[in-house]
Amino acid sequence: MVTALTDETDYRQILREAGLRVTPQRASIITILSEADDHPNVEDLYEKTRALDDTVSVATVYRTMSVLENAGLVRKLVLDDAPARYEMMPQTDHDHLVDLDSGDLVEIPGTEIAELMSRVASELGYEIVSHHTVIRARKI
Amino acid sequence: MVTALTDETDYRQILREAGLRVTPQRASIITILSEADDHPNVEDLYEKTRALDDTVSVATVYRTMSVLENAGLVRKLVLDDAPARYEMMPQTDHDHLVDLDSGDLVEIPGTEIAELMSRVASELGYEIVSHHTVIRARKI
DNA sequence: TTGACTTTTGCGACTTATTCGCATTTACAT
DNA sequence: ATGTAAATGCGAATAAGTCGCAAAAGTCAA
Repeated sequence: MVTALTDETDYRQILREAGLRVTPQRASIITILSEADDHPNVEDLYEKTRALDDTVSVATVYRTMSVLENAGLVRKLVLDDAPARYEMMPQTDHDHLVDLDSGDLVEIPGTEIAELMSRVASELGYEIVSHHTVIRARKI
Repeated sequence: MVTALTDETDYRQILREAGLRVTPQRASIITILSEADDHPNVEDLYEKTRALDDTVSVATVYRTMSVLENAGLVRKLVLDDAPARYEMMPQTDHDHLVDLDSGDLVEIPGTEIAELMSRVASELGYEIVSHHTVIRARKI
């Protein structure tokens, strides 16, 4: 992974700038989440991280997700009927679609949705903090 | 409420057509939800319905919401950090914005969002079952 | 380097929204 | 009227996520 070093430096700096500490647990969890190509939930993260670093506890995974979300490093996906799932904050913005038959979470590329949200919110006099879109759909 | 009778007939018919029974509990809960101008959660619904009909239990409110959601009569709004809230399926489609300062749930009028969702989903070969958009925002 | 200070951690207990099992009741088709 | 499957109330159970606390460990200044 060529970008690993850069990413790593990034998150370390971002944490420090936010007055947060860079702990081995946070490092391990971020490594695992960065390498994940699905959208793991806390249980997934906990198990995978454990294999790499058996000092992490579930509570820390929860706390870390919350910390990283506030720091803007991680995005939380709140589903209807399943535990929350997470992804590293994407460079290329996208939204999500749940395939109801397979349960897969499919990424919707493009910024159109986000742009529309911003426009619509500003028409109401609001400034978006985050927007959360989940489409539940079936293959045609 | 002039439309009450019509609405009432509607939901009775819809329930029956779906092979579901019209029970007094369901009737009471639907009445309360129809009259609500906010987006009540189960606890709200339970308390208000109780005042009208003390035979309903919390479990029934939960079950009724689920039944009505499946029947397409009710929409469930899944928030991040609070119990789910409900509204009668709106004629005029809209989405929702959470005012982070007041906690209010603001309706976003218009069908633009829904239309974009449909388009985007069909570009990926999907047909939307439901879409769920929540914008978290602050007043400018 | 060493402390001092404060954050973070693991652990297990706790909370809270929601679901479930079961015995009883009830809507509705016949 | 009656049979039958669906719905109900109740309380117990589940599951995701949070919290309190004492111990451990980053960070910063000297």
